[in-house]
Amino acid sequence: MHISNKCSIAVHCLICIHEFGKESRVTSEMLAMSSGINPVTIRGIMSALKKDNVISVKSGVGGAVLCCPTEEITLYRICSAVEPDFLEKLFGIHSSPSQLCPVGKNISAVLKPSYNEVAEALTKSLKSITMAEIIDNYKNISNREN
Amino acid sequence: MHISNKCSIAVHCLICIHEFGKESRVTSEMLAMSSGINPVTIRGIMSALKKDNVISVKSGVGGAVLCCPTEEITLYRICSAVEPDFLEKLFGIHSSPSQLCPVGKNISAVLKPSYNEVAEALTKSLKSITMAEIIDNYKNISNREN
DNA sequence: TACAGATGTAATTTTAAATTTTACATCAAG
DNA sequence: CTTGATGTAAAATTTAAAATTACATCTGTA
Repeated sequence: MHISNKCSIAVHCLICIHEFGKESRVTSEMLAMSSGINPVTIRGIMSALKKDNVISVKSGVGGAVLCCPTEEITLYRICSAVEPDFLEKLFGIHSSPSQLCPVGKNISAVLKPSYNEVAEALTKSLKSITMAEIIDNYKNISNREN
Repeated sequence: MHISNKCSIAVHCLICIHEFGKESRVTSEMLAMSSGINPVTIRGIMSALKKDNVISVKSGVGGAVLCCPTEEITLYRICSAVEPDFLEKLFGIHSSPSQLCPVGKNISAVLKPSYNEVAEALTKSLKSITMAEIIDNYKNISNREN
């Protein structure tokens, strides 16, 4: 089980936008440099965050800014935006069990309620962590270097 | 993010072993038929469960039996057995951020504490679900058909 | 108004990870 | 000592994620 890089990349972008967005225009090209991810993937992620009203991007001239308070941007919101079905994909289920075996026939139905319980716990935890905390964390860590 | 099929396959095998293990010898060949997964993968999973003392397998003649109470077999234990580093892999982090950018340089350290919090919540939830419940669930669902 | 630098997105190619397949050594009951 | 099983390594295949390529569109400015 693993959540794709997209969530981490999105957080990376949001920190950059928060930290550098006031002085300079934060473009997908710049975010690509900073993250080591190609600009098209960055734009896909930005596009998803835009649809969820987390950021807004000036079309034409470019540059992204946050459009809601960092306290309201949870990890859950970010994951949902960039990978809408991440909870369904959390646990893989083998796709072709034997329909002749009573276990094979029912395995998916048997697993789902338990997996849903876990998904709910995960959701709750992801909702409890906000960009406000993460940015605080970033500031502490990066200040320590000076 | 997603947990690989292995956990689901392991649960499938454990249900079969619990339900059919007393009357017949549950072999990897039979589990492969029931799950639709090839016998080598099954044997790999069985091997992992054996190392964790969840099951024991008669070598030579074959056949697996549970060797601990179903209440003590949690989803956490199963996941850890079949995929020891599943918690570290839960969230992917992009691997080559720019070391020249203050965000890039620190992103991994910034993300880790938050991701660990989530991993702990997940762990707790996975520990709360046991094979005893899942087998109950299986019995309810499969009886409904008759 | 045309250009320059940017976003938005589709389609294809590449890469990386997970599974399957193949192969073979080993074990134990009959 | 043969048969049916496990245990495991190595190679091949499949699948999913990311990168690349390509191009339409937008907007401030020369």
